[in-house]
Amino acid sequence: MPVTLQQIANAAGVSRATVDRALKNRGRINPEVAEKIKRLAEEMGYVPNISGRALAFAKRNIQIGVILQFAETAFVQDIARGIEQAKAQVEQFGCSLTVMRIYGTDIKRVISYMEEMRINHVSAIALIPIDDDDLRQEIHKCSSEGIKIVTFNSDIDNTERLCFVGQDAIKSGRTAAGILGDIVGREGRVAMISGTNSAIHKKREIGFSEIIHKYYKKIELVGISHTGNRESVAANQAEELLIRYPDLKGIYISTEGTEEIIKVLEERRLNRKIKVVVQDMTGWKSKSLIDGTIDYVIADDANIQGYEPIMTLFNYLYHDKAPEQEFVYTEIRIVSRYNV
Amino acid sequence: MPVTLQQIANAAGVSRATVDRALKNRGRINPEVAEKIKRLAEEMGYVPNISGRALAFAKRNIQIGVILQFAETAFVQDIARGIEQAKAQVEQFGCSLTVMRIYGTDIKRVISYMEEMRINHVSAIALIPIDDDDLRQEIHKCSSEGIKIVTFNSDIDNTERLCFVGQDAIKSGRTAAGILGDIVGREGRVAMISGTNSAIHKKREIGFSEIIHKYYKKIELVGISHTGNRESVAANQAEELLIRYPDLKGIYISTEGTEEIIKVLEERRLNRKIKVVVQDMTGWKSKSLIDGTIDYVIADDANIQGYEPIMTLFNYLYHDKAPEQEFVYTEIRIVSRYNV
DNA sequence: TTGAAAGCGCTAACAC
DNA sequence: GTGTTAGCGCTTTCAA
Repeated sequence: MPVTLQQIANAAGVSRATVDRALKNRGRINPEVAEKIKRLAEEMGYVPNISGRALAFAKRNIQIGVILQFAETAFVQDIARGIEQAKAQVEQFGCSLTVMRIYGTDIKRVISYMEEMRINHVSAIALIPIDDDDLRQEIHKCSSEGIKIVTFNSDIDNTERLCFVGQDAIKSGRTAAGILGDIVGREGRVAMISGTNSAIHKKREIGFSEIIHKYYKKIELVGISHTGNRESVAANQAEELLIRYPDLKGIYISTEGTEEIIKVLEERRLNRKIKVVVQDMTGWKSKSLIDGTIDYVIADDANIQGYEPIMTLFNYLYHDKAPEQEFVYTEIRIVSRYNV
Repeated sequence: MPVTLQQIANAAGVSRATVDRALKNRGRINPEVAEKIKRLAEEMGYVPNISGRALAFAKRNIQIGVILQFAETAFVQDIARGIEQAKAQVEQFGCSLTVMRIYGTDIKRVISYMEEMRINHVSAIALIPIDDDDLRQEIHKCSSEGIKIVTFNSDIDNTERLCFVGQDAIKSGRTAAGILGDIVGREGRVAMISGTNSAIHKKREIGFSEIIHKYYKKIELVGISHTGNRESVAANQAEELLIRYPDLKGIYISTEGTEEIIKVLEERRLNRKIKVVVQDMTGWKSKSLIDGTIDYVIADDANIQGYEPIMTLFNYLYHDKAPEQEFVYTEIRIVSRYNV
């Protein structure tokens, strides 16, 4: 039978409240008594009962806000599913969660949503930031009012956000390099088709080329092109690539427009001849993976990308304790048609 | 602000207790009133508060028992770590958990531990079963007394266990075949070194050969040997294999004795020339994976193998609702040195 | 068939 | 500095 506050109180000859004060270091308390209580708690193997805590917190009506941009894209819709999952879970603890969606990008609206949430006294906000000084300022305001901010999917530097939750993009790129390098037979030409110049894409490129250069000496990385995340551009880039390097053996795709690139491969009957590793493909349980046109997907379930940040905040709010690192990385999976 | 029982009670003009009875279908209640309450709960979007529930449950002092055989092996010690992790978590809810360890295998002791747990009125037991009729009988006794049983790592048929939690071993074998097939270049000779004739090993063999035969027509699977999970035998098997097939291109290892097999490869300077995929290597963040002697590991963290069964039981006990399937499969990961 | 009341472990406001 | 008390949402016993 687990030890309770009351039992410690009895053992120490004080009241529950005093034990609570001692253990949580809050309020005024006689240092000697505090010391004794802490020792006792340790000895008796006290583990705070999380339900009791959560229940007592219910009075405070903890609210979490989430702001999503590009809500119309498949990728963000995947993330939203993860958020709904987290929402169902935190609601079981009496915590409420509000999601604001923005179609396309509009930093002014992001900030005005944040202001609104501040006025409504939310306890925390999760958002996908872009690099913007007004946003920095708003994050500053929030955190100075005690509102915790978690960034996810991408990050913003020089802010007092609690932490970033998402992918270790360099590791993603490295993982992709390893698997692509191995399946092309450790030699020949490979290319990467990347999205934009944003930090996350940049990091993937760095990780990818690092490993290719370092461990796959017989492989030539013939280029990294950028699509701006536009489907039509992706198709064009792929075509150019195939014309320029007819002997290409592998491609690492990390951009919107995977379907279009696959189509180009199929038109030229190069599917299954050129090895394809795709980053984070939304809907990656897709036909292309099953039929072998795509060989491997490097992914953390987009689900997780929505779920994890919320749960990080929730755990923080209910445990009164910050995440251990400033970066909370989700797990990077190698997915083939056999372990989808 | 989430809806509470009290709010529904107010809306329905009854007491909390009545609402509880209606929603949980327990006790005597006027069917019409019950109907009305259910409708109301639905309309108002009632989500039971999990903390309240857990707290009220605390009186019942829910206890979970775990029985581990082969507690001296590295693999089971990994599992035990996962169990400790789960233990810490369930204790936060006032649930207590007892682990009994058996060194080597001793079905009589397993059963006597179960009897003891039955007498102590545990709510549930998690164990790794072997195929044994006395064990079947004991499981029957437990479940007829309302004690829920979860099997993990391996399973036992024809019993009233709640569910099996663990690996989909066929899928493991398939995944291994895919990755090994791809990295040897889709042609040449490969072999599998398996452990025993137990169900789990058998399934891996089936999955492995199925995919090789079906999708890698130019690959010849030259044999599946069995080590009985003995390290020295593993080494011998490996040597024989290398002598018999000097042109061997890949091995799928699914047995105790991976280290010994690796040593054999190193002695013959075949490491990094022969591709190696290892199943579930305990301590797979090991040197061999990092230095490239082992190419890939197919694994679900052994941690998970301990953690997941306990949490399944816990969730069942606290939610009053059985897992959706009879088989709860843990995720199968492909691990390379870059995503360890 | 229903309601009232106690209590699970914890927090926080208030009194001393 | 410390104790008392009320109450979070739920389950359960006992009484009506």
